[in-house]
Amino acid sequence: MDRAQEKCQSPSVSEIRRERERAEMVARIMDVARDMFVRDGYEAVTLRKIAEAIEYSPGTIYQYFKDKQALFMKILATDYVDLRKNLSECLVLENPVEVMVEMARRYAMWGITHPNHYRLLLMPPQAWEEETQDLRKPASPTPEKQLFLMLDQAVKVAISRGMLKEKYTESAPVAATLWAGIHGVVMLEITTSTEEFAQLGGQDLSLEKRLDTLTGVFVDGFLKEKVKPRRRSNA
Amino acid sequence: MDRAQEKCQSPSVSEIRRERERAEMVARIMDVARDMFVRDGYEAVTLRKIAEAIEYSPGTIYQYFKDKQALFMKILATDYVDLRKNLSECLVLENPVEVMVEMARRYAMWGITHPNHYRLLLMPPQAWEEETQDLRKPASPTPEKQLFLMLDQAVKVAISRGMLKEKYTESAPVAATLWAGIHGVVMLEITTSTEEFAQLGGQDLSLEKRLDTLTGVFVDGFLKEKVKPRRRSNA
DNA sequence: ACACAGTCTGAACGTTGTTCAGGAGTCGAT
DNA sequence: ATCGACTCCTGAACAACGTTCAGACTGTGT
Repeated sequence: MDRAQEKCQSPSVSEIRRERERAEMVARIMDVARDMFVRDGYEAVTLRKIAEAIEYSPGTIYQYFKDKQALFMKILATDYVDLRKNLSECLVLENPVEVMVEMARRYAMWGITHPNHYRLLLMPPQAWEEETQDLRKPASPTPEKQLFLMLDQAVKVAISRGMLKEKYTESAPVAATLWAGIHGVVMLEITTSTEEFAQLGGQDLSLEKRLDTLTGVFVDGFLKEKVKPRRRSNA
Repeated sequence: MDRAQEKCQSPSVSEIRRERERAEMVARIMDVARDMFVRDGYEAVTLRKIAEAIEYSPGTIYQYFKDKQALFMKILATDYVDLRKNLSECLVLENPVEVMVEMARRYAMWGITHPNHYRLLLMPPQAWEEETQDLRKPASPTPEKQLFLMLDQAVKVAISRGMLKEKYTESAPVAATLWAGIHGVVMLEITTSTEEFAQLGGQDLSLEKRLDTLTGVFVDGFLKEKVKPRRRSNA
């Protein structure tokens, strides 16, 4: 259903203009909708409200997106590219431990600044299972899995350098545990009103503290004693 | 709005019968609805379907529950009592480490066998925030927080016995980290189709493996070296 | 000038949660 | 036995949702 080269001819002047206007319209809808989704969450955002915000009739949106879910998934996919790029920058660090710590920090920050995106990326309403896969499969594995594979890669490096305790010979369980830990911290930060825990008798339960504790215990738990103090270039 | 002692008289025979029938009706609705919620999830369950299942008209349900959300929260609260009781049994164990490990195991099992309950208990649609609190506040802290306090209690015991590394002087961050880790494992098990990870080159990524890895790294990371091997009665 | 393709509208459909006037039955008192 | 009061239940209705579609409108290419 490509709009461009449907009839095997070079596009005329006005054709490329329409194409551009179409892209602008798509961008406009996505921008407006993104703000609403991030602020109010998926269910609270109405197609009629979006239509009102862009000053068009509800039906118009369906000319640019299959349905509400497709619109949201498109926004999700776009923003997810940022996260992936953001995280992949960590891979240049020499020390795989630093890679993991920095990735955890960035991942957590992204999740907390995009709570509704995070929510729906990692916790889609279970009715979506099939359709989200349609949207995910083509773009290689799966968003979550890509993150997992990044972590897995760092863990593999750490194993090959003999930094992990001997009992950890497989990378996948270690990576899965790291991911679950970060995921749990982010989820709890997003879902539970944090001030609930503040009244724990003056103990520090800030997000930073919890992330530090998590990464600390992972470092202590997975790494050999000797490599625990931070070292720069290890190659 | 209590039905019973509204008029300050001793209830007559037929009044207590109606009271009982009312309770039976409530139980019947909850039983039917619970099955549907557990199987299909919150959004997929329709009040009209529930009404059809109990062979009444949709409006009838509103005589027993304020609305759909109240019905679900009531079911949630009921089932949550089971979890709490289940977990509190762990507190009788002598060794606080065993307490934490066993609690983690039971918690994870409950979450995985009640995925939709778990989902909505710890990840309510954000529009609920206010109303869920209305339903939670009266029953002392909060469901999640109660679990957290159980963990915190075990951690406090461990600290007082000098089992944790010296740097962990506060119980709350440790308990929060433990909880986040378990929560993450459960979440990922519930939300991501597990078989996605199975193709990791024959590595074991079963739920048991991930739970073992998690508890293992927590034991290694939080505990002093000397107390790591399992000991029975430590008192 | 004409036909055609793309764009937008506004009404409509089917579902959803929820409300409400009213019918039907039951209980206690007269 | 009869009457009022009370509770229960129904079925239609309402508003709002996502979604569809026939048709008006606009501009382009011939």
